[in-house]
Amino acid sequence: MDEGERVRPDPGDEALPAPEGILRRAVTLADVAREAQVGESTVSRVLRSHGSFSQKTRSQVEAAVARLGYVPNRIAGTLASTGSRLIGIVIPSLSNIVFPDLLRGATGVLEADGFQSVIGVTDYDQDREEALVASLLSWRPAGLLVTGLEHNPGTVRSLRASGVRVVELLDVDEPGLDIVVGYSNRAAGAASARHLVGRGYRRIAYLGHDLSRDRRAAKRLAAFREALAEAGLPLADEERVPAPSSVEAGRSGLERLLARAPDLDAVYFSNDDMALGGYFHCLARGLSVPGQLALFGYNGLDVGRLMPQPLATIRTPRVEAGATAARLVRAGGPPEVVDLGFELIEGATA
Amino acid sequence: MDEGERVRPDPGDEALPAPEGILRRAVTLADVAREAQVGESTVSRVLRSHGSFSQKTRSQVEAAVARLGYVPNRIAGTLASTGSRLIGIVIPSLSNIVFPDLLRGATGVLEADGFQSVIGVTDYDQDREEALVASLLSWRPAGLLVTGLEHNPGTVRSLRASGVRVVELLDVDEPGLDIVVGYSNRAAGAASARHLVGRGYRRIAYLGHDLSRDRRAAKRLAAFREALAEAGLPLADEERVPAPSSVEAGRSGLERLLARAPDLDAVYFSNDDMALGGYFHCLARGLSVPGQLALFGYNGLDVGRLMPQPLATIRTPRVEAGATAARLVRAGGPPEVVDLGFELIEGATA
DNA sequence: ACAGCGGTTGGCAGCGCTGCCAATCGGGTT
DNA sequence: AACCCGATTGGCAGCGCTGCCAACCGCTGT
Repeated sequence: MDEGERVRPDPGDEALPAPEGILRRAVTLADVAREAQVGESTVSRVLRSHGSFSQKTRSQVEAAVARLGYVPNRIAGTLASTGSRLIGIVIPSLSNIVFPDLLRGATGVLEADGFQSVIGVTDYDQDREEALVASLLSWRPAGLLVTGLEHNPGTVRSLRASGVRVVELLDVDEPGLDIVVGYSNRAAGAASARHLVGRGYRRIAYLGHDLSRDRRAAKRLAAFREALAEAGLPLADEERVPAPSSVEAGRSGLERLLARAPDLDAVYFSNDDMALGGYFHCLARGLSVPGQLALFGYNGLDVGRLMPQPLATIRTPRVEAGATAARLVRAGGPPEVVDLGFELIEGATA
Repeated sequence: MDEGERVRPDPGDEALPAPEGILRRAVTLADVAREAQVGESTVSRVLRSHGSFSQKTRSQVEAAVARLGYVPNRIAGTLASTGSRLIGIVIPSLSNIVFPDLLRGATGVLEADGFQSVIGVTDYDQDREEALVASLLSWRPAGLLVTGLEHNPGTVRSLRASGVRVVELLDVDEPGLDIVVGYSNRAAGAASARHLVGRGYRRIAYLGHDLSRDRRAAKRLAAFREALAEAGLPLADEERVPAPSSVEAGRSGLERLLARAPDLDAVYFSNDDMALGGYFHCLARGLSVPGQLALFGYNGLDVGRLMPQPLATIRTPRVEAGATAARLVRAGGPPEVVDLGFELIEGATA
């Protein structure tokens, strides 16, 4: 299919659509009404397929629209009506594939329903989040998707005061403001610990990234530690790379961790990116996995499934969470918590 | 205080911050003006720090804003003024980290300047792109960032007619509509071929994804093939996975390719994800890299740099491209082409 | 005392579209 | 023939904010 034809170098511009003056007034609904010989409200009704009008009117209007190249102005439409067909989405980062996945799930549903997504990236900074939320609210969105359950008091205040529907994502371990869609990070951390313990590992360490900003990772670790304690085990060691999670941090972090504690038998990583880095370190050093060292991640990224030995991890339904949130944010129901659960993938690294 | 004010279905609750009723009328600029005992235009001026006003007025207004919890309505503001502080961004996918990287570069710059990004995902479908562009234009954005140089005639028409600034991204191999920011995919493909040839590889195959949709990957391959031809070499073999690029496709694709042509000495992948999958296949099969098989990718993802043997690839400045585009889309200059170039990373797999 | 001035301020007409309401149209009824 | 009813249609008042312009204020200079 080579439909992808190019229509570029177009020196001779179109005949009808007015001389290329950037100053020319944009075509408005009134222009279309005049051209189609009908009233403005009729044009509006036809374009939105709302209310009643004859088939004849419809064609007149459509012809006029095509002739003038009319593009509705949703800014004006939104101001005049109520709902805005805009959904604000606030995520902490775009570097970790988890959030693009979330976006993917959400935009898929939203675009299908004629909604547009306005995004904001907080960089895991709650003050930035507060500013972004305020900024997004000024567009009077039909709803807002935000990541996590922890927010500044100011953020909560604006969210509450705005009256817009809010969906908080990827965590269900605390009470939410309105709708909550995600899975339990605490349960995931605990399940990971029990799995490792069940497999017989005893000297288990943690390798994570900057948890002061990533509260969900912090919850996983807390629950992981508690579950180990229940099994009578301590967390053998702990290494935190003071940076966002990355393959790099996982690789260099594991090197440091092992230099300090060579007798570990398993490492729990803050997520799959980190774990992949750790796996690469093992490969590079010739450490057998899981014989000499077992690895356990979090998120269930595709890449983990395809490593020579599939990564032991927990698959989180991120895309589904985005899609579910997109669906619920426009629903009229009462506040609710949707726990999508997660799946422990045994893999071959632990 | 009923000085001939607006008549609205306001159930008589004029208490200050109003009881948490979702139905209560939103606070408007007029409310702030009344509260601050000044005119509406004065409030507007203060809030935008535009025009002149006394320090005393400023504090009165700020106090009123805080007291009422006023959130400006940018929909109304945009309609009344001209520019919209919204930038539309159209990308083909969110599954390939390349596009989140692009978004990251763009949103970083835009948010710092008080702009908001509205995104659309085409899923590599030019009809969807056309619909998205039309939809985004209806928000009267201050500018549009789109990926690639190939568009439907209809897309080009709306873009032209809209008069908004457009930046086309990630490719500079064809003429653009307005501003173009990216790098030459053709040059990258050719450089990759010359590198492999220079290293002495002779039986070089290609392993790619669905090129009918990804025109940039198709250009790289075309140039790669031409460069091989210049060196008097044919493309030894070619495998196309009829799906989007992924680690999975790279791994399974390489398996098929090698089953068919076991005597290859190098494989050029459509990108790093594919190459990583290929690398995993080699590891799993115990094939020595690059001894038995050399691998070459495209994009220069972090993960490639951290593999036990760094991946030979081409690093593309994606984040910079997004940032540059975000900067230029609001500039008033003439159309231009910004070629950010790329960097060949020798790595250790080829 | 009066015109002149820069700094402030308020009034108000839109921006382009939608929602409401009244007017009109075309038959079908009695 | 008078009347009724649902389907269509147009007019127009806003939606909340900005831009323009006239008005005002307190001083200066003459």
